[in-house]
Amino acid sequence: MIRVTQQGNVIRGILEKSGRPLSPQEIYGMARRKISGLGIATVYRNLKSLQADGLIAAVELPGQPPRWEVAPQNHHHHFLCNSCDKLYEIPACTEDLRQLLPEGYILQEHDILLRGKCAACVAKSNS
Amino acid sequence: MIRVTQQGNVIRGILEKSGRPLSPQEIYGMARRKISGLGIATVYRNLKSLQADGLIAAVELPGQPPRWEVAPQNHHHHFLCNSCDKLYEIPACTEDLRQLLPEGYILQEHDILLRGKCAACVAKSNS
DNA sequence: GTCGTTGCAAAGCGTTTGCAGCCTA
DNA sequence: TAGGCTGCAAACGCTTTGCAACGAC
Repeated sequence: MIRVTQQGNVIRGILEKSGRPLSPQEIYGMARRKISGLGIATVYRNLKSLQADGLIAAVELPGQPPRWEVAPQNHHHHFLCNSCDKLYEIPACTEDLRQLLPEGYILQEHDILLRGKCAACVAKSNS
Repeated sequence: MIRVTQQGNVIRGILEKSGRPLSPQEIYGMARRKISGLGIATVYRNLKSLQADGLIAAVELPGQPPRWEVAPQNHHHHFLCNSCDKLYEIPACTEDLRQLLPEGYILQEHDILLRGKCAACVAKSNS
């Protein structure tokens, strides 16, 4: 039987309120403000069990620890800002990936990560 | 001054002869057959210095340690086989990524990773 | 002989696990 | 009260670093 705990509620709440995927460290920092004695292991354990329940999903990034988002409704990709290192959701996808494949290969999934400067950082550097 | 060593030559040779990006462990295993006392730290150090010289490049994969390939001539992407876990080069790219961006965002780079079954594994499962 | 490179072992870093105590149901 | 959950500390896997010995020049 799964129990409702303060720690679990806070961690889930942080992910639901954040509009973008968060790293375990970001979540840990935010959750610590509400539960002072919180351990990092509890964050990881809660993330794993929320994932097992299908409530959240890991966003794996090349060369970085994964970030976590509430379970997505639609197929989408992500944009990583080179300036502020924040990750944003891109609710669109491109169609013509299958034509890139060599003969005989079967395409099952694909990851797309766009990188650049987010609107907030563009605005900052123009000011 | 950079010195020519047996270890460096073997590691570079392995990457040049392999037609696909290799993980440090794969490289270590192959190199150990030629230099029995080789240490894993030497593999990492050589990969880093070959990268600094621009001779090889790291291929960062989501949720996995990076693999290494000889420095690419052209922009390209990769295909990861879900069956044999080998990574292949895809010498093509799709054009219409910029249109996926929200307003105000600037696109600088992009990563695309295709996943599925490579031709060799498709052939194997049909036999 | 100099000093860049090596192998080993120890240290890092992010993540996971063992365990006794806590707290939800 | 039972047993899932927590915090702590130790363990983990991959990678990096310190250091004395080695070997290319």
